[in-house]
Amino acid sequence: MLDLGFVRENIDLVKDSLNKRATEAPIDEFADIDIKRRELIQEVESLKQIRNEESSKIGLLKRDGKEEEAQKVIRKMGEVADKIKDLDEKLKEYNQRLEDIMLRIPNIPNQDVPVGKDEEDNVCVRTWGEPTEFDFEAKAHWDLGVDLDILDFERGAKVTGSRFTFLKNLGARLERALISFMLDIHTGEHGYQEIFPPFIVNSESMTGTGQLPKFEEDAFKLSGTDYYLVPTAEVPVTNMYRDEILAADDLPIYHTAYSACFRSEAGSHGRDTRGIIRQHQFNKVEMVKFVKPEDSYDELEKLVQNAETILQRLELPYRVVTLCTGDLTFSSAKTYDIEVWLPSYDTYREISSCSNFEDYQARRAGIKYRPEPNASTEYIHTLNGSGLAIGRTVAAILENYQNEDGSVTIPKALRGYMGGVEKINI
RNA sequence: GGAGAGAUACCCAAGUAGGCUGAAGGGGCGGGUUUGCUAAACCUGUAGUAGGGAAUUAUCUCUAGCGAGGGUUCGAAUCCCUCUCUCUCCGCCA
Repeated sequence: MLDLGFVRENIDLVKDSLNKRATEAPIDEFADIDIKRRELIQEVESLKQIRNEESSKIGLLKRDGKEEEAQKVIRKMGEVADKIKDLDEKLKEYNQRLEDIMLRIPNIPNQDVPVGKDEEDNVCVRTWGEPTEFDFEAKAHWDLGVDLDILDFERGAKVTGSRFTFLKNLGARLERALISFMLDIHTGEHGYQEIFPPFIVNSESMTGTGQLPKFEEDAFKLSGTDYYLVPTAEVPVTNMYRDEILAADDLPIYHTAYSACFRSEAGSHGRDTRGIIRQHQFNKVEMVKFVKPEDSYDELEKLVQNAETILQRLELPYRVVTLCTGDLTFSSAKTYDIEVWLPSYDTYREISSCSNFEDYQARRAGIKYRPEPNASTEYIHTLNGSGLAIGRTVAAILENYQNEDGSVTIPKALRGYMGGVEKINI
């Protein structure tokens, strides 16, 4: 959420940001609602001031035994009370409308985010490694997985539905190995504290990080409850500190968390229907940071490097791109995507997304810190990034490490986590 | 699921015959005095916040706020209702 006063004073800048993002928000209503709301506030608050003053007079009159005079004031105040009740109800409607508008305005992109329409306009920052080349006909991971008996799409579809898959044998083991591998590096080498979060959160948490109210259709809601399956560990982990004032000495806070992630994938019917690139349920190791505002852009660079480290250890070729304004997610001020080389797609595909939300999520979620003792509180900055999406990492390993005989070599860094297995054979 | 108890500021905690209590008292934290330093003692300041208004960058003022949301009332931390969470005991259970 943006600051109310900021939006009021910079309405053109906000509109410009919406244009650059190629998105919409009910911004035209803002000025009208904002003005009417403030008029109402003035009216009702001056009445409340009168009520407060007169009511304490009634108390004094009664204490002095001047019952008749007290009754006179009480009668008069009865009308005022009715009027207040009436205005308060109206004001409540305006407040809710204004809050809804505010919650639907996306973050302002940072100045150095390239302006662009869609992913075509993202800017490549660097590449690492070379796209893998084969001197035989390479298979896609969905064929490799079935042939190796480690992925079972048909039974996934039978037991649940499309975009659900069983992992079997060394495939299941590989999934588990990657989770441990990544968590160990982030905790052991990058200074993150490990968290195992709830996989179900309430609507307040979903609002805090920006999934609600605008993207309700992307989430799985538990029927008859206020609960949602987490679309990413970002939601529970960022909301851990919702409505809290953090000690300045405790910052920065780095958390890393494994979670399953659940996404309805509304609006992406027909995309990535084969394989495990786009599933309703997938695993992810996430990194979340809570930092002082002045440090957040340095922290973003470090965050990306932390994610890159994983790919480098796995020796998977990738590139880093800066998302342009049109491709930027709702809450983010700046995002780097890391894209891994996927031979079956003959291109790079997103495997990590690292974002600086500045104070946007912190304002929504009420996460503050006190810079100096007795100073007033300020919103902290939040960041998060995948480190990495496990399913896509499995796909990348299968495809990039495949051999001519249909076997898949296990990356060296992972063998200790695979019980020494060096190769998955048919 | 059953039976109790509770939720007050950064933390602990007092406060029910509703009325100058937005809240006693501690602790912590900030400032100060004493002191060669530390420790200690004493003095003192501590709703932070959100939203209005006036002024303007120094401030002043109002409204809200005692878990959340309703209700009663001229007036609610205090009375009534609903909900959430925490704790204790019982039952059940991975």
